[in-house]
Amino acid sequence: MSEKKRLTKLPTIRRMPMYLRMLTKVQKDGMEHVSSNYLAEALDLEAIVVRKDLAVAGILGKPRVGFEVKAAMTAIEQFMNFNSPTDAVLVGAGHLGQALLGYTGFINLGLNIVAAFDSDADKIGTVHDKPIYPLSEFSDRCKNMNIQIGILCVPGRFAQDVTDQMVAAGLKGIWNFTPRKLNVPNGVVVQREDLAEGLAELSVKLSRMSEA
Amino acid sequence: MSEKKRLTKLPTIRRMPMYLRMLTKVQKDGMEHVSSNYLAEALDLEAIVVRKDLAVAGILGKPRVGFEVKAAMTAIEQFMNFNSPTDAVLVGAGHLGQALLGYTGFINLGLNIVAAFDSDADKIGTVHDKPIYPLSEFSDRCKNMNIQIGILCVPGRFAQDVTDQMVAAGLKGIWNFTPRKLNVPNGVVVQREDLAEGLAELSVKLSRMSEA
DNA sequence: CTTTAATTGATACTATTGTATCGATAAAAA
DNA sequence: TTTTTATCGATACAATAGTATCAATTAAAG
Repeated sequence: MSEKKRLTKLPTIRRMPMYLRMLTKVQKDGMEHVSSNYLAEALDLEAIVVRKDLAVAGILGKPRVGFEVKAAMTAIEQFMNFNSPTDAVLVGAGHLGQALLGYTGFINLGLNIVAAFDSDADKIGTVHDKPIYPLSEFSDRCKNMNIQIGILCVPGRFAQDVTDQMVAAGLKGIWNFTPRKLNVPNGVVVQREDLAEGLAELSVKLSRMSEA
Repeated sequence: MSEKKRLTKLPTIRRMPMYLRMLTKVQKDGMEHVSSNYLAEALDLEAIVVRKDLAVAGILGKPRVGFEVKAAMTAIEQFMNFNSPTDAVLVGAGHLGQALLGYTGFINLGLNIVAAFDSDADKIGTVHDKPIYPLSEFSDRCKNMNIQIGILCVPGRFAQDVTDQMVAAGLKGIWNFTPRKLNVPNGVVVQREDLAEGLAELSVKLSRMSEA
């Protein structure tokens, strides 16, 4: 409580993947420099937000030319630790789980899904080149591979049970796609992903639109 | 610009589905009243946040007993317009699309997915009791059914094209699961859903954890 | 070489969101 | 009936996030 660490604010953190994606695109298009204005336009943000966010990642622009694309990309990658991927496993190979297994973009964000687990014998095999193992092998395999992150895509009623297995297997972060609160000990981080939130937001935006 | 309408803040809106889910559970457990403290504990929030959010939805609690569960549920449903569902269609019946088609919870949040569309002939048929039509029939069917909301689950490179079709068919809201910015005319609302944001947040929380 | 225009980044400001405090209220206990 | 206690809700406060302004800088144009 004595000294307050100055942390980068969360919205900035959450925008970093956007910037990286757009910089990648811009680079593919052959641009070597890009202005905050251009990025803002392309990403539906304010230019000043872009400048401040890039400043946080340690990126300096040049007046009249903007930011060097390549330098900005590596700065973001270093700042966010996207370069040294963390190994992850996924539990629950239903449609959502398989969709996540199929995403190719995660590796660029430092996430390497090495395997999935499911309690349904029919699911055992391979999806998108990733092995799917029986859930019974979860603990042993995770410990062997020194997995850090677990992605939770099981039906809600199994959420806490699988969470407990993840904690027991030494995982430090859980990306939770179920609508349940997870009980975890100190030292384990949970990131909720609740689609209902976005839907609620869309609903009110729509009704506000028709009122106005 | 003359008078500023006082709008409910977005975080409150986004928490409403959580409350509704928890109230439903609590009701199923036979409780008739629930305190802000109980809800806060169960949802990992502060009690005062719960009280303020419920107050926004017009729910009054009683000292010493808390909030009436049934009344709170109907208040939220009315406030959020969850009672009169809006018809929606989904485009892109890949894994993610099928996962969304299978969610049973959306109807409680006022979203009724009536059909899906895909350009792949192999996908035509039925998934989770929902018909999947060829994309070529999109416009006609949407107009006939007076669809309001489109759920976009196609690969990024098709995002803008399908968006244009949605706009042309008169849809007013687009729930965008692609990582692309969509260009839409005034009067059409876009809600982005970018998993990378949550992943970025999880990453930094993890690294902060190991530093501390 | 001088002027112009585009763009950054520092500073200050505003708005939004969350938190703490505490008196008021109503149920339960004495 | 009176006292106690849990809980709400009003008010004030603090932290976070976003926005506006503008001098400083640098490339390009004149």
